[in-house]
Amino acid sequence: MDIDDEITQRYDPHDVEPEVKEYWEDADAYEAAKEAHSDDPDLYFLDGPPYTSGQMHLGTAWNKTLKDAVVRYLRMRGHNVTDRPGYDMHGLPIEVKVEEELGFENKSDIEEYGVENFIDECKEFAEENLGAMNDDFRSMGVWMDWDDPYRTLSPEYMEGAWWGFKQAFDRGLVERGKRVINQCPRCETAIADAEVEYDEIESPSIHVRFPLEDEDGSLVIWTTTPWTIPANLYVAVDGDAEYAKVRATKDGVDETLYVASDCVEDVLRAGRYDDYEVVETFDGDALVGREYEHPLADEVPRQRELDDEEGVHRVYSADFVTTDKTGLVHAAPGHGVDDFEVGQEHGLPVFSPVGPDGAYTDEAGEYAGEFVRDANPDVIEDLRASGALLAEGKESHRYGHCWRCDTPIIFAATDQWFITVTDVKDRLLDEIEESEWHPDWARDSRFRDWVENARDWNVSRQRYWGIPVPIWETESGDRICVGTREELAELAVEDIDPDEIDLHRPDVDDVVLEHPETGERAERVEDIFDVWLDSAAASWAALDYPSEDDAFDELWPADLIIEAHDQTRGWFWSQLGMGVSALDEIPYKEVVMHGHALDEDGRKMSKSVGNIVTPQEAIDRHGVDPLRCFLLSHDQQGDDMRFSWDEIEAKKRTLNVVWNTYRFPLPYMRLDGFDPDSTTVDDVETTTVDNWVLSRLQTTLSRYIEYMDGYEIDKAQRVLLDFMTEDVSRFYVQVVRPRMWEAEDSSSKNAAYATLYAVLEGATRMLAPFAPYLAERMYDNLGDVTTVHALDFPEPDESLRDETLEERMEILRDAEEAAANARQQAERKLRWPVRRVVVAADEDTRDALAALEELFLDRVNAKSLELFEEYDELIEVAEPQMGAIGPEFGEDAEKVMNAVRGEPREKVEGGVDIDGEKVTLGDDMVEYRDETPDNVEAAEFEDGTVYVDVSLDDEIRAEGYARELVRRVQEMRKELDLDVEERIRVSFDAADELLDLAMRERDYILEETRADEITDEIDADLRENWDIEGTSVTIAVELVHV
RNA sequence: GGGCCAGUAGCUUAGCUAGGUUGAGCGUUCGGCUGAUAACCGGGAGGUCCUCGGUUCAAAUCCGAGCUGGCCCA
Repeated sequence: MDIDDEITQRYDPHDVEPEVKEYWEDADAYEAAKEAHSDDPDLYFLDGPPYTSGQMHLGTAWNKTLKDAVVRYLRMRGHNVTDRPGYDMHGLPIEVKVEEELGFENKSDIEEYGVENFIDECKEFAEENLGAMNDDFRSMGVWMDWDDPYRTLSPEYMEGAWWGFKQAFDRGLVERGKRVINQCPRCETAIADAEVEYDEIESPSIHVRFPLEDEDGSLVIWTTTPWTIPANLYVAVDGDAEYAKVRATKDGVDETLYVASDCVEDVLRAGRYDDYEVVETFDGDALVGREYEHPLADEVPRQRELDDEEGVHRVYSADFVTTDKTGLVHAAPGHGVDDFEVGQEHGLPVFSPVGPDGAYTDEAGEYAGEFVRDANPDVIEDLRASGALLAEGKESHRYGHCWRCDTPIIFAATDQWFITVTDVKDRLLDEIEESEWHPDWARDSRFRDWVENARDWNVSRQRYWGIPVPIWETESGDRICVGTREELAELAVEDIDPDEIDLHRPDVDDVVLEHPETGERAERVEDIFDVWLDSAAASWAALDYPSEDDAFDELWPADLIIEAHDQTRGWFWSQLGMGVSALDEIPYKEVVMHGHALDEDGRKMSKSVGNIVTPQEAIDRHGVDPLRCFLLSHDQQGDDMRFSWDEIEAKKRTLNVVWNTYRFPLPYMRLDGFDPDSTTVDDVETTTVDNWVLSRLQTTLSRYIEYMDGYEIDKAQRVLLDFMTEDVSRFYVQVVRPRMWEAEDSSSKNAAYATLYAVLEGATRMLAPFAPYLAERMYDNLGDVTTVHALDFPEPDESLRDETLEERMEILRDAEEAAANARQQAERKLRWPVRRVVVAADEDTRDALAALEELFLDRVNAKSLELFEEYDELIEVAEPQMGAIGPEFGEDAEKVMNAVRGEPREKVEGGVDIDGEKVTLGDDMVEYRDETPDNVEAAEFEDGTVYVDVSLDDEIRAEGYARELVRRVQEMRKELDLDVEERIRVSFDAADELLDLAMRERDYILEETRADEITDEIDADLRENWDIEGTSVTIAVELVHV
């Protein structure tokens, strides 16, 4: 290798990063890194596909950065890591964007425009976004296989989804049936639970009387969705709660009402009754089985027919009932999930007189054709007219909206395709045990909770842009599920080229199959898949299975996935559901779950709040590596991250320290032609401090690996950066600096070179996963492999570790800090030597300092070190206690005080002299405290106390003045812009003894300033006046031309 | 309404699993160094460890209740 690069003054990511980027491209560095580990054991990392409807935001930037850091690390630890990125490219959100662009309002606009054209637009939109997102991720320095991402719209991928679905179908887990689903009336399709967003809205809030059949009185129900009353089929109560029969009076008229006991007062107040009386109370179970008359039977004739059916318009007990409004819940199995399930238990029909567009059907009688939410006032009016309305108001509450078009959703029972994951719930719960999660509570508390409550998965959508449901039905109701393109071609009536056919609508809609057994013609069902099913198949579809099977056979299931905590309901779940349904196995082994990026106030970033920070802004201001390191500096396991400009800035500063540490020795190494290959730490005589920093390097590496292996990226980063700043920059480099300008053949200098080289090389590897650009730039000057990312992490070298030395150095640094503190109190700067430093401490501490005495003296600039258990030169000084002295001495008290204050103990105890009289003081009149002698200052550290004796003598003055002069000459050299090598002559002129003393150190001055002589005969290139400790000194410097 | 996670200095956070004087970085202020110098280093000030209650000789840490924020669900 050559250390020959010019290093810019400061660390500027905007210089480093483009340069490295270009180098990576020229040198095919990414390919080289992969190649270097291609023979290592396989590790299947699976990238969760981001959705191609927008651009990279801070959350996805964090996600990809974390993945990248982990992948780079795993490679360097010896794994052949799969890194194919993915994109989720189908689905309603893209349809909605395209509809917006084209100015469409509903599905008929699409049909008019032509499904094929619409699909083309969607495809183009998705492709465009993919390109932009690819660029975004690249710009974050993420190394994945950007040239060949898996795309959910590719034929291979779509086939993978079909194949998975067919496995589930063959295992009897696919069902068509009525279920209550979230329906977006604008998009006219079912939407997933995951696609419902909850916002606050205001709805009517009504109390309604449901008159009992064959007896006096009414059940009182409460609802915020009056439009569901036309579909009401039963009323639910809490069987265990207490209910009351109430006689209520209003305007002189009595009536009987049934409500939960907890609710009596509220309900009666809402109904503005004048008076009431609780006639009797009973368990909810006592109400079960009572029948009532539907209050809108006149408006909805169908309700009369339904009334004849067994069990309809009756009271049931259900555990979803709470007693906070009336304790009686109006239930419409066609419009509520709970209502549906309890209805099914009791064999009730499903009545859902609402179309996909949210308009009532003919079955809704008088309401037919009206949009349900618009019908609310009519329903209320009709209830009022018939006397059923007991109270009316408004209520603000959270209500589900379509996540893309923001329309309030409705619940409706429609025919859908389901994967009946509830049939395999035990397997799902067993299989999650087979996966390891970081943090572990993500699995055991959060994910398990979700899986336990999971319902059958509605996978069908009544839309266009998606993977078509691969089911064909014959007229007699037989179903064919197609798993591959090959199979499709075999079963198709017409000739189809399996390599050519586009599996999207509308092409596939036209394919007619022939039933292999009956020979009957079969037509495809119109639905497409829920987009969550697409990504659910990723673990095999990203390997192009089933069209290719080598990779699948070797790699499946995925070893590792890394996503944010919102994926509990998303990809973590959908993959599990699909994997178990299709292959009876969880498709991933290890999960890292990270958090969300919040704004500086800890709120979520959103367009409407306007608090979004884009990764690009951050990169523009501070560079990629500082942003990456910032993103990776928070807890990566489950915790959210608050964005902070200051922190990125701080991170850049820390990286700058690393940069300076790296660039500091380079000019010297270059000058001396240092060759790290021939001069390693094994070839040189290392000193104690060299051994120490090499030991620290190994300790750091070992802790780094431990943290990285547990995906505690933040802690690994901290260990590394602490080492680089605290140990290397703040200590080792400071200690080792003088060795850099020793004579050319100095073995101590070579040892420092070899040591620093080893430290920098090791640290650069550790830095590579976090700050890939900076690490590459540094490595460029340190090593000769194409890229630092192709290297390995060696196991820590235990033979280089010396724990005792590390502990002792820790003590030395503490003591040094205390000494600096004491100096500061004594106002004696470090440039001036001190005669003596005394440390009082326990034996271990003394041993440590004794072992490192030379280094310690050098660090604190002291002539000698003395070590004691206790420092016996402290003086006990008297403090008069006026509370006792005052009463005793009266008007002489002040004299006594002055005579005592600040005197040493033995003098006071011998009696003090007051106006020529010897006075003895009682014990209560004086207290003593320890004080250091003159010229000694003390400072404590964790293991003891440091005493610094700053007494001056001529020798110390001579050295101090000499160093003061040297420093000024250095400053002048710099002003003259002299090279380190250039020789000078120098003259000093001062009135005082200063020069006489300083000249005792003449040789030192000559050496340090690179001066040939000190002389008065000088042709000065620069002459300046200085003030040194109050003395005026004139210094002149002349450059010696060779 | 339920589940999970978080709340420590002005800001970002460590410590919490295994209870024993809250530790750092940024900012601020005072100082040092001056051959890494538009760099670097040290000292000081700054904390009701979200609140209340409990367990304990002892609680930031364990337990309970509540408040605030985030995610997930109803």
